[in-house]
Amino acid sequence: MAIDYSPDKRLPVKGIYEWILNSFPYYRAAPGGWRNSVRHNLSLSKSFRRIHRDKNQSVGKGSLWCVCPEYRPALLEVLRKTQYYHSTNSNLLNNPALLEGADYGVSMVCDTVAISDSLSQTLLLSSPSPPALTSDNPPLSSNPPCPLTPDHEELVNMEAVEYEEEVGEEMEKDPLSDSGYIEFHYYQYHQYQYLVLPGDTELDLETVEILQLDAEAQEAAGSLLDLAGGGH
DNA sequence: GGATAAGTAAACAGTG
DNA sequence: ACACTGTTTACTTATC
Repeated sequence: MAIDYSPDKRLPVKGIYEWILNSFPYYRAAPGGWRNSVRHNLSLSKSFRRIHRDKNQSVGKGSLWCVCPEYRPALLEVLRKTQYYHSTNSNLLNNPALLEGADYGVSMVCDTVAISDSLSQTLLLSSPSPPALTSDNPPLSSNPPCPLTPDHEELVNMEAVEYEEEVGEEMEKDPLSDSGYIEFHYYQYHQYQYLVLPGDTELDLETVEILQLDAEAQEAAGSLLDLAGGGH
């Protein structure tokens, strides 16, 4: 994923480390063994190919790594099986709607779930109660938020937020967009948790439950980090 | 229960 | 000398 998201479709090991650290906050506090695992997998897996750097390049050491085109479908299949696929901060930052949210003080959780493929819209996923809408707390939508609860009827009635065209354009740039996957972006806005997903996505109850569990897992993970005394 | 894949730890050599 | 990179082996764990 790190390599695929890079502009040149190739990254040094250090670049892969940085992408992981930016995309998966867990690893910021994790022991360093995962770096060894990254290098181990790059060397061992036939899916990755080492590109020797030009001798004229004096910046950094080591080689660049790319994904072998012939193994790319297999890698995407792995993602498909896992049902989970986390995206980069840059992807979120490139999202105009999320940038708009950032202007309102949105703090992004930066987690995504891939399920299907299509255009995008924004849905409200989790809210203990509707936010107070003030001049410095503008609504992202005139539609009332839909709480993420075990009550499936409420979830089926989730309303779309105006969001479609800009995000659809971004999705075409997604290097994994041809994989049959799209990204679900979570981000935090006050006490709400928002979700960006394809416009014509139909969420079945099983998917909704998975998303709810994912949201709860994030909250639980955050609580554990708080207990451990670390910020997240 | 066995085969396989994935994850992790460790050692070691090469390089900047 | 040191840190980083890349390779390899061994072991554990998870999945099929």
